[in-house]
Amino acid sequence: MTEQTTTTAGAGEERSYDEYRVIQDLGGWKRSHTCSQLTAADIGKVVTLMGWVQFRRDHGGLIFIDLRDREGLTQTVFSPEEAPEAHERAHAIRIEYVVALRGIVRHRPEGMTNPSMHTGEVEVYVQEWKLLNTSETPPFPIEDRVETSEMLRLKYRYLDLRRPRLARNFILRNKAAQSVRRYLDGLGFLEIETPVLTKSTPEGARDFLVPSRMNLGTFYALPQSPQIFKQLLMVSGLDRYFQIVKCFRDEDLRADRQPEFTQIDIEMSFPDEEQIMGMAEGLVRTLFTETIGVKLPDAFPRMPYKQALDEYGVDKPDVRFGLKLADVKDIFAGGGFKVFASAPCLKALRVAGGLELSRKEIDDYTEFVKIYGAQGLAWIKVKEDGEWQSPIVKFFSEDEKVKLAERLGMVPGDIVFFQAAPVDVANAALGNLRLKLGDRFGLIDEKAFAPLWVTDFPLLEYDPEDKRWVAKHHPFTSPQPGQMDTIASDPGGALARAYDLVLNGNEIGGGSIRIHTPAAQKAMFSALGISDEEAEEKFGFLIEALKFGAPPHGGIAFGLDRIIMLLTGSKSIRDVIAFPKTQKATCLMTDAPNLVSKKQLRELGIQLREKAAEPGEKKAEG
RNA sequence: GGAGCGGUAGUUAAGUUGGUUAUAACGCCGGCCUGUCACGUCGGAGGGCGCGAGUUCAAGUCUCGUCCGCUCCGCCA
Repeated sequence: MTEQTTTTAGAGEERSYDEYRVIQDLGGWKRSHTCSQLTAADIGKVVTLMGWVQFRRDHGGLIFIDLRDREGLTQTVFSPEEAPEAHERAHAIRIEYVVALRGIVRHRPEGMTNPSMHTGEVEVYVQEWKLLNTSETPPFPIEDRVETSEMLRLKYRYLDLRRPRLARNFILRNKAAQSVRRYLDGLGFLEIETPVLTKSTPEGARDFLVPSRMNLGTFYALPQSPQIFKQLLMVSGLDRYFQIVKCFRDEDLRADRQPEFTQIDIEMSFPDEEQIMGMAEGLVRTLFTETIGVKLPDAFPRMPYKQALDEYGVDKPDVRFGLKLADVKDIFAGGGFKVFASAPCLKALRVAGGLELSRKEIDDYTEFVKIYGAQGLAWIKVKEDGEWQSPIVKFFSEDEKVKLAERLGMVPGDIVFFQAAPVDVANAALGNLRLKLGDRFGLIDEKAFAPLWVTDFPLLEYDPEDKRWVAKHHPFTSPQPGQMDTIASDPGGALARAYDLVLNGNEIGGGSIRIHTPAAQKAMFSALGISDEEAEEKFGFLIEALKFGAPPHGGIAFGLDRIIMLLTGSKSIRDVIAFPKTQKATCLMTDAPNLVSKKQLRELGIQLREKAAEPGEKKAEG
C-alpha cells in the first residue's frame, strides 16, 4: 500500500479516522423513539435514536446516515454548518456501527421525501451523537435483497437475525404466541409446565437421551411431546391445560422439520371431537386475524382420511386447487393391456391444458415420480382435433377408451397421467405430481389459506419392518365407538377418534380423544403386541393413574413453527427458529454437538467405543 | 441408509471442447463531492477456485475419494 504514493498534488493525505472511533458510554442518554416511529407529527421535537448504521452517504459536506433497529429505518443528517463537531466526527462512521443520535426532527425539503420509507417524510438533524460500538465489516450484507449462503447465515446467525425479513418473523412469532395465550386463557386453560427430563418411551420417534450422573447407567429422555403428562393433568382435575413447549425428536431433518421444535399443546377434560375442533378452529382463526389480518372460514371443511388418499393421494391435501385423482382400475381390469390390467392399483390424473407440456417436461415428471417408487409414468394427450397421442393407447380397446374418456371427462387440450402400481406408490407418485402440476399450471392461489380437517384415521397401521401393528397416531388414542372390540380381530379396520388440521397441504396440528379407562388402554397395548409386563414397565404409571377416576379427555397439538412459517410465507422452518440446526443436526454457530472431556464422561459412567471399532468402517488402505 | 443440486475474492455470481498473469458487480480502504436515500465519482487492495489424491505437457474445468450446505426418499407413534 506504500508502493504507489498518493496520486495528484492537491489530493489530501491518506488518513485514518481512528481518533474518532473512541467508544463512548451512554452517559444517561435514553432512547426516545424507535427507528420506525417518527412522522410529520413529530416535527420540531428533539429525539434520541439508537441503533445500527444501515447505509452512509457521505457527500463531503452533508452526511446521511440511515439508522436501523428491529422496527425500521430513519434517515439522519449531519450538517457541517449546524453541528460542525458532530459532522466532522461522523466521517468515521461505518456500516453496522452502533450509535446514539440526538437531534431535531424536520420535514424533508420539498421533493426530497422518500415514499418507500415508513419514516420517509422526516429526517433527524443530528446535533450530537455517541459512538456506542464499532463493527468489523459484516461477512455478508445486512439486507434482505442479498441472498447469502445458508452456511454463512447460520454461522453468523446473530447477524442474519438483524436482517429485516428475519427480524419481522420473530416479531410476528411473538404476536402469535401472545395471541395463543390470550385466547386459551380466555377459555380457562391453564399454562402448566411439564418436565424436560423425562422417561424414554421408545414407541414412535427416536429419543434424545440424557445420561443420569446420580443414577449411573440410566438415562432420561427429552420429551417427543408432553403427551402423557398432559393426560395426567386431566386425571389431576386441572381440567384445561395448555403449554407452548419445546419437543424433541431424533429423526432426520427436512425443510419443515427440526430436532427441537415448538408445539402449542392443549388438553381438556369432558370434550368430544366437536368441542376440541371448535376450540382449535377458534384458536387458529384468532391467530390469523391478530397476526396477519386474514379471516379464515367460520367452519373449516372436513374430509375423511380415506377420501384424502383416494382423491389427493396424500393424508394432508392442499385443497387450494382441484385436480383430483381418479381410480380407473375397473375399466382396464381383465383387459388386454397387461400393465394396467394386472396393477394392484390404477389411478389417473387429468390436467386441463396439459397438451402444452413438452416431451422434456413429461420426462422430468417421469423422473420425479420415480422418487416415490414409481416405475414410469404413462400419459395420454388429447389433441385439439380430439385424437389421442400416447405411447400406450394402441393397447386399449374401444370400450376402454370410451369408458376412460367418460370417467375422466377428457376434452381436447388435456393430458392424463397414469400410475399402475401398489396403492401406496400410486398415491404418493400422483399425489405429489398433482402438487407440481398445480404449481406448473398456476392453479394455486399463493395468497389463499385453505384449512382442512382430516378425520377418521385408521387406529392402527401395519409395520412390515417390525411385522406388527403400530398406532397411527399414538397408543393413547381412542378408537371410534364400538370398535374397541374389533381391534383384535380386525386391527386394520378400526378407525380412531383422531383429527389432523391441514393448511395448504401442511399438517399444522393433530389430536385425538384419548383412552381413559385402564381396561381399554390395556386392550390397546395388547393389540400393539406390547406384553402386560412391557406395558407395565413403560406405561405403568399411566395405567395406574387411569384407575383413579380419569375423566374422559382429549386434546390437540399444533406445530407452532410450521404455523409461523405459513403466516410469514417462509420456505423453511429455519427462518422462524432463532437458532436452528443444519440438516446434519449441528449448530454452525456454536459447533454443537461437540466432544466432551474424559472427566465429564467418567462422571457419567460412559466410555466411548473406539472409532476404529465401528462396524461398517471399510475401505482401509491395507 | 439412499438420490439430486451446490461449494471460485468479504459477498453474489461468470468462467467455452482442459491452454498465457482467473472475470464482473457489490462490499472494503483512500481522494473529491452540501440533498442523498442501494448517493455519485476517481484511485487502490484483495482469491488460485472446499479438502486430498489421480489423469495430463497443462486442471477451476476430467476421474476417484472426502468434508460441508441445501432439497428429497426412507425415517418422523
